[in-house]
Amino acid sequence: MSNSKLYKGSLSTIILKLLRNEEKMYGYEIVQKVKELTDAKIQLTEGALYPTLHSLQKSGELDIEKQYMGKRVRKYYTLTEQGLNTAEKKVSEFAEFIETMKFLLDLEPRMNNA
Amino acid sequence: MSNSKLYKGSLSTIILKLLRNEEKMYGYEIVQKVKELTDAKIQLTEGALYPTLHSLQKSGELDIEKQYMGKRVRKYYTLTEQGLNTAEKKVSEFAEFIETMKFLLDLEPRMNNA
DNA sequence: TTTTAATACATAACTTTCTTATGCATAAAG
DNA sequence: CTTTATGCATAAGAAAGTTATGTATTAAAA
Repeated sequence: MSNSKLYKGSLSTIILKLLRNEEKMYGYEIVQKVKELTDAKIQLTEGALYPTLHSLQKSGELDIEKQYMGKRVRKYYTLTEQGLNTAEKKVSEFAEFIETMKFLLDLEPRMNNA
Repeated sequence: MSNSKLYKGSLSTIILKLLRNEEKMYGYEIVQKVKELTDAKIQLTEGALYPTLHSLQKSGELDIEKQYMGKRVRKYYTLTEQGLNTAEKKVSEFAEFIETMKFLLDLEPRMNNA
């Protein structure tokens, strides 16, 4: 039933990029934001999102900070300095991949001659 | 040692697209062609390529035709009619994914308002 | 002419990275 | 009250790659 077609490998890039813009987000918010920004073309699944957030935190890309809204908890994530570097790197790697694929798939007239 | 960073899900799209251009290719040739076209930025692994070719053939996207060069065999693949449709579909899906991601990752100024 | 590199296929084991299916709990809305 | 939204989480499985091998033929190089 999922219509997302999220190419595998792009999720952590998306998360890191959003956190570079927003400074501080919690999981559920990320899902909503991506849905909103992409006109629901990309709908993150929580089953992928939460484990990815955990592993990004464990590997030092993200810091976590709990906030209690009454009894309900929100876990806000922020980029570490390492996470900021990784974000830049991943985004530019993805950009290069896109350019390569655009050429390979004839999606635009050739422009870039190395 | 692999520097490829092939986002998962894109391999079959690449194969089908190449076969839409070239009419007829064999596995090893596909690897070389992709390497050449992308300045070695994308290097397909045979461990992924051959099983994918087999599964595309089994699902009716590709026809196969053996050709013997002396004693060495080459397995030429061609698109079926179904494969041609799938190729178009996959390429345009990928194109849409690219546009969505470019916006999400701030890779270009916004232009498309739905 | 023997050794190495290139050509050409293949598969098994493993890893990464998602999806699907659940589950729990609180809060708001109907 | 019962449904919907918010907010987290994890387990099981599928998908799609990488890595590591393996075999065999042919061309090039030493």
